[in-house]
Amino acid sequence: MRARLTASRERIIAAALGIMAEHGYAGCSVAAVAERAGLATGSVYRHFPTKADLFAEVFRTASQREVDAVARAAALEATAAEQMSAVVQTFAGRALQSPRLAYALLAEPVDPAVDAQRLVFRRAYAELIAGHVAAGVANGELPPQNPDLTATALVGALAEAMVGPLAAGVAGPDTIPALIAFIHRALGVSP
Amino acid sequence: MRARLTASRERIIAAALGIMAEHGYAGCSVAAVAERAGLATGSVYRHFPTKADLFAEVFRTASQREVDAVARAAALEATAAEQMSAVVQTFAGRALQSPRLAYALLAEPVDPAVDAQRLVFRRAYAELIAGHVAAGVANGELPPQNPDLTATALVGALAEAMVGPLAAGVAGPDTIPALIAFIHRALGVSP
DNA sequence: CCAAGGATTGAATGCTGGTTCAATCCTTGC
DNA sequence: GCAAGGATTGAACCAGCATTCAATCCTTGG
Repeated sequence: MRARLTASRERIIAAALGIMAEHGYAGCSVAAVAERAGLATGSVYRHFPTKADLFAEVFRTASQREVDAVARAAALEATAAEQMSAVVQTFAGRALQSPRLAYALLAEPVDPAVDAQRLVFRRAYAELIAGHVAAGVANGELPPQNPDLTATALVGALAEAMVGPLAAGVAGPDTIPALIAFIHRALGVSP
Repeated sequence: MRARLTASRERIIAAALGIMAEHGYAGCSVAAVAERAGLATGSVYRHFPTKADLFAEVFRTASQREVDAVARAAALEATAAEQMSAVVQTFAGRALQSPRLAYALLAEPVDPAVDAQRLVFRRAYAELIAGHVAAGVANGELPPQNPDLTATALVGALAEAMVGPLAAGVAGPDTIPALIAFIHRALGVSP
């Protein structure tokens, strides 16, 4: 029974994620999520007090997965320059793999309560990047700078640069290398 | 009569802008806009077919004003580095002057049809910046790069870096200089 | 096998806020 | 001064969708 409960909860989240990946947040009525999860509309409310709470958790889960993937990729590299290359490759590569989902997570209009979750998500990226930048500055690989501001600006640059390609569904083959070059310059990586 | 008509239209737009500057897009019900403009709710629909159309125009007007101000400031400068300093100073300065409005124009959740207008707005900034970057590359001040990608990424960086300060209502005194330094590095301005 | 307590159902409810429209009021050209 | 045509009004309407809840169905401990 306990197991069935948790399973339902998982199924709801998975269903919501699936619909987001196919039709965006716009397609995520509570009824649609319930149907895909295989239960009645009202049952969703046994697991989540409101729709916003449900999607806050959906965003949290999906975002954490992304941040983790990026963090893991960056951790394999030694220099700040390589770490940031890995961040861009992973972030952009995964986004282009599931463009609809990436758009929903990054930029699609959503309930303000869910939007707040998005700030947390971006903040997590910024902190991850800030850590690598701070280390690079500390060991002299990068010039002195405010790691937090640099990281915040880079997150914005990354997100903005992806919105066009995500809307179009594909990126030109040189988008990612060009973005890496931009970011290396912005960090002050010596050429 | 014709004059009265145009005047009403202007008053509606001004009222919408005023409410946005005070309470954000969230506070902009059609009824509230009509009341502040001094006419009945229904009369708004003599001037705009839908609320989304009204706000698309409001966004267009306000955004154009911002882009023009930035363009004017940049045009006074000679080098790409100085032009970009002027862009940041003007953009950030104006945003911090009317933080609520800036937040609404940049980031607040809005109707998708209005959101589309936002893309146009960001595109306008990107094109403005891309022009200066391309000129800088052409005359050797800046290293070779894709001016459009650089410009898009810079717009994202600028916007993201402003969201925190806008939410807080103020920016630390070194935010703008630090942002200028970041952007100079990103462009490859030689130190 | 049975009753109690909780889970599930899905149609009905309710709210919010954009949109409409019949009645009324002005303006204008004659 | 007056009729016609358009502007204005604002209360009523409506759609969409989150949320609720009384009825029903399972699970489970005895």
